[in-house]
Amino acid sequence: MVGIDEVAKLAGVSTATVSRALSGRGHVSPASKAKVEDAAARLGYVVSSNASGLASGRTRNVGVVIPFLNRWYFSSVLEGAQQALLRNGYDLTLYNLAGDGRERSSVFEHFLLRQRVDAVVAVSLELTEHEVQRLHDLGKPLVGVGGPIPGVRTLTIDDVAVARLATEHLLALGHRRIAHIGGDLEFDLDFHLPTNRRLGYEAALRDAGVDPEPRMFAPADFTIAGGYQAAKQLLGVPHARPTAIFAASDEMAMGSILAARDLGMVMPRDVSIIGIDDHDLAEFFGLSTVAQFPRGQGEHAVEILMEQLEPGTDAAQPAATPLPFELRVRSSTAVPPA
Amino acid sequence: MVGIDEVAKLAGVSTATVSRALSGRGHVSPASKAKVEDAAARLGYVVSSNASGLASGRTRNVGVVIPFLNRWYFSSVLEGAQQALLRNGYDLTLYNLAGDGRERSSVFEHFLLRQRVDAVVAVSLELTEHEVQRLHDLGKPLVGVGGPIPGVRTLTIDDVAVARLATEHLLALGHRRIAHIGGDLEFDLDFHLPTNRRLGYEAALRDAGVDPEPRMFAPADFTIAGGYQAAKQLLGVPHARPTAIFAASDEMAMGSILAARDLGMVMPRDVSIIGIDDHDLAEFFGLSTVAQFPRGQGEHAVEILMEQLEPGTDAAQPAATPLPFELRVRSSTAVPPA
DNA sequence: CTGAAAGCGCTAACAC
DNA sequence: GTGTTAGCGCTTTCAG
Repeated sequence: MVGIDEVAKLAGVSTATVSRALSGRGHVSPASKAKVEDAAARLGYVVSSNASGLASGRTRNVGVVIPFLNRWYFSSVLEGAQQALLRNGYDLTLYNLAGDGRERSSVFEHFLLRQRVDAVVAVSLELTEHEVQRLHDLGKPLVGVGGPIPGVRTLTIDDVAVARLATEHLLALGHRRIAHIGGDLEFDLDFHLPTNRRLGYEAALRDAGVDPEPRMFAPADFTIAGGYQAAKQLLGVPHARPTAIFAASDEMAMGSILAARDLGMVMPRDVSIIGIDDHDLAEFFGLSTVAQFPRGQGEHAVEILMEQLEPGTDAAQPAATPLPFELRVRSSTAVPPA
Repeated sequence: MVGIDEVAKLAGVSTATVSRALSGRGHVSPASKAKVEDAAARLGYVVSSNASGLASGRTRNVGVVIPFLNRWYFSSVLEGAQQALLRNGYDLTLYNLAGDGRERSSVFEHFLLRQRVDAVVAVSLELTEHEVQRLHDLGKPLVGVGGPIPGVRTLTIDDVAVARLATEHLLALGHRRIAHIGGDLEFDLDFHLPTNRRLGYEAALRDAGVDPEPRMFAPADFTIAGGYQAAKQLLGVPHARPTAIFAASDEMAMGSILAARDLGMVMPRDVSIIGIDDHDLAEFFGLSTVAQFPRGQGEHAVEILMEQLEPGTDAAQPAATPLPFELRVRSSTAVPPA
């Protein structure tokens, strides 16, 4: 392994200058900088992140803690974060807190705290105050995406507003019997999004003079299969069945589309369906939806971190920006049947 | 940040003993070991990975290089690897080589080689000999999953055999006009799987005395939408249309199911469809498939690495094990229409 | 089985 | 703008 002193020797400067030239901290004359870069390239030199990290206290690495890898929303956030990190010269170490609490606390105690990361992005995870405190004590910036973390900068779309928008779209088309497929309780634990979306839905109904009915609600697990089951329940009732379904995620909405089809219903003639996300497949299914932009959320989270880790960089000032969302009308929603 | 010397003081031993007790290397009396562990726990001590890595040359971290995050196969492999790594006390740093070659070489030159990882798992990636050599020179073990890397231990199912199995299932049911949806050329670049699957398909046909016809083949991009398009092509022809479709992935098979439905065909009465993967949604779609076990592949890759990184551990001896696959017959395949 | 001490490779004051 | 040098916090010979 070629070290910094070999580069220094070849470039004819001191190791300190090599370090400065390569890291960009401190001033170096353009001439030496060029010599150093040339020497480094020639020798195939790369800094040892351990040595550098030990000496400087920075690792150029951030931890991303995420509960799922195989769901569109989560992998999109991850992708966005990874890309933004790469762009900034950072590595990303991944902590997939799939399982139980044991695995989870082990991650916190032994992994994140090993000084391996400079900062952490927590996706849809409700950290305890103790966990937040611990990171804070270590001086590690923390930003949340999509989950409510008390006392921490968190990026979330306004779930109430999003749900309201979707519901109002249906209302505006003339629907009155609008069902909702939301999350089950289990999902509400870590991110209250199911509850918020339901609140937005109910608020929109009430504002339109419609009373939310319990039998117009069905819980599911945010998967296509779950949405399919739920929609069958909802659409299977003989009388007064809903003319529209608002699902709290596109995957559940797609399940609903398949369910409607299997029940012999034609969409949007017999039933309108709308979701939330703008999933990759939404276009394919002709699904109307309220788009959120998870890749962008991931990138955004990283930018906030960068601002704290490397002040003075030209990072955008993301403080005020509310997260965008946008109604996308496709062919799954229309006026209700006469 | 509490350091090793504080632990040593509290435990009444030297730092050397603390290090040995906590890392498990070298002998320590049970008594001191207990004292050390107790002291460490009391103080909330966690080793600094940088210092430890610098001194020892090991980082307890492995890099995973992967081209997609949002595809079932890939996220499953990643999940398996992550879990196995966590179990072994390792971190996983993620390199998502989504883009072009530039991004890719930058990853290799600057990230992987920063001594940040002890080993790397390359998923469906064809590394150049130079890249392999470079890792080899650094003494970093490398194992591939699902991609052909010359001179490197690689885990792949036998794609030819898998495709043959799927095709033979259709043949055994009595089908003769069996179409195939495979990968397009772009996909063949990094992992020759599309070609291999096509070869297995054609071989099975020939063995059954059926001549593979070019118009019974349609390329796609491994997505549901792509499979949908391809199936429409295949099933749309007026005469002599296929009675069965073998898609090279479950996602494309699901697209085919939807296409058949939209063409007014009933499955499996009018057309049989089979895929490869055993995707999470296969059950939901009633899709017959040849299961592969990507999570297991990810775990397996890690085990191989562990064996090299920590010889003497009780890791399984995975040398000979061929990767398993398994026909799963559901409701999407049946005898052809009379 | 345990302790003392010499680094691991780099960065950051501090001088010049 | 650049060099000198003292650590960063741990692991690991080498003695004992």
